[in-house]
Amino acid sequence: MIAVEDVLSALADPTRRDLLERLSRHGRATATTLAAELPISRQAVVQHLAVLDGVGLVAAQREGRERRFEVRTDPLTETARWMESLASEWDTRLAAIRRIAEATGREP
Amino acid sequence: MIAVEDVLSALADPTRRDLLERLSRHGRATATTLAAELPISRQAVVQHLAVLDGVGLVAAQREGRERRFEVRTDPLTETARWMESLASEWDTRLAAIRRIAEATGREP
DNA sequence: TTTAGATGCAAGTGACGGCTTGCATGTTGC
DNA sequence: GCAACATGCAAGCCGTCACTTGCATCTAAA
Repeated sequence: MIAVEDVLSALADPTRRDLLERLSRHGRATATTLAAELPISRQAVVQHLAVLDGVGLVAAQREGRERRFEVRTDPLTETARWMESLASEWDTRLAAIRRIAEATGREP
Repeated sequence: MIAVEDVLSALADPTRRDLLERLSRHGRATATTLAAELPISRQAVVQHLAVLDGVGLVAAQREGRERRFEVRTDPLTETARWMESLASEWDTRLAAIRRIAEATGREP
């Protein structure tokens, strides 16, 4: 199961979104390769990838002496669904409250 | 227009999600009221509400000496759609890359 | 007008997050 | 084995963020 809350904070960082975007283009890439096309150090990229891996947004696989990452979209769609259900839930709640307010008379 | 990126960081904070949840139940509430049922100060709540207001997740209206907030779901659904389109975009990209890889021969 | 309740404004503290640097460890190919 | 390249590990710097506290301001109602 994916922790939707953690996906949100993982996506909140612009550099991590950039990394995901680049990964989606490359298909698969190493931290070193990604760092080469960014203004930050390799270690910074490694740490970001660790966060993304932690929430399942990327997956790594060893290939000889290198470690390749690729994007996983499942957490994205799952989080999107979570947000939609939240929105509809709140909408129905608000509708109910407004209905009661009109029946009772305006709020003080 | 809503800045989807900012909605993400606004939602990344647990306390802000809690506030939204409570607001969706109350319908409308003041910062003081919300602070009363939370373990943090009123000012902390005010600052969180300011962030949420900044991204359109809540809206405020004056009523005499108090200021009532209510939830707005538009940024939520919009962000959800954004995430879904991202996911499908990445999926098609990855599919294309895999197709090419199989046609060309496995990657080195 | 007076006073209590609800906000608004500001400066300050503490912790966490993003980045860096330096060095150790593996792995490939000559 | 050895040199070169890709990682892994760890400590430290620094800014931002969540939260607090103290005080000024404003509004409602007696």
